[in-house]
Amino acid sequence: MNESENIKYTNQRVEILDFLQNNYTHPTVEDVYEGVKKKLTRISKATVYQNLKFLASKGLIQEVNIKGVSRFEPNIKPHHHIICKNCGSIVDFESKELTDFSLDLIKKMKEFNIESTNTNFFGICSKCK
Amino acid sequence: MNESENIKYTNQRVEILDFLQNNYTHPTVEDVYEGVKKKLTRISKATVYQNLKFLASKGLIQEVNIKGVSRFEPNIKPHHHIICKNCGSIVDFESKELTDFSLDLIKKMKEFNIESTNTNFFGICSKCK
DNA sequence: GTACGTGCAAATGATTTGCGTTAAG
DNA sequence: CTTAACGCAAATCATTTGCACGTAC
Repeated sequence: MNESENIKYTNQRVEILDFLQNNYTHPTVEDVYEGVKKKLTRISKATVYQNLKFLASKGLIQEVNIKGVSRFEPNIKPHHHIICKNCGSIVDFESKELTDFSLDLIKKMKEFNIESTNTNFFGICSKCK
Repeated sequence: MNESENIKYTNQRVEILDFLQNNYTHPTVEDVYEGVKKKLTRISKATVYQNLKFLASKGLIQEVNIKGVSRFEPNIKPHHHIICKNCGSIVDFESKELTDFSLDLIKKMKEFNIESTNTNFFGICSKCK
């Protein structure tokens, strides 16, 4: 039951995936568009939007929304984010320990069917301080 | 050193604060605008935007961004959110235990000066299931 | 060959800004 | 009084959509 079985791998999708898989800075749609345009000069921004959404829906990439702007990353494992309040940079923080602790805590809440959790840490990164 | 010492309490600000303090559903700017308009019929949406931002910057209310849209709440204590993936409703989840656990874990990350943390839980609420 | 994807331009929705007027302290 | 806040309309920014054309399978 592989969700990726029906994916049509167009040039645009391949390049978007390729760009993301070499980029762990959580780029915005605009960033991805600028990057992919170097190889596919005629690609439109709408295509980038559509495909980023599509690829995220297929679980090949992950979407994060930071302060109202969508960003994308190739890291599809459950993980957490450390976000610089000053420059907005994001660093992944993998901690199964934290994920498990959170999920255990929430089991008390019978009213919700919790499916996932993620923790955001806010602070100032080394560059900014 | 009270940050609220210089706040000019205009009618608009008083009504916005009053509306929020009686509303724990995490209303959007539009919601606040519609609510406050009942009392101050001539208030403009720009004023609501400006004041929600202003009040949040003064620490009197808190801003949460869910899927690209700003929402506001009177609960200014550190806390977590349970978010319904279906209808978007938000419920506060106060757990000093989780906050402390998260902050303890992150102390290893010397590169960042972490100031705060919050955890989002995603699932399906009782109404939606 | 056909359904799905693409590019372009126009539409939408959230938020911000410029500016002349108004009111809080 | 004086400065910050307001209301209004226009501007901006992120994102979505409609549609004619193109291409992966």
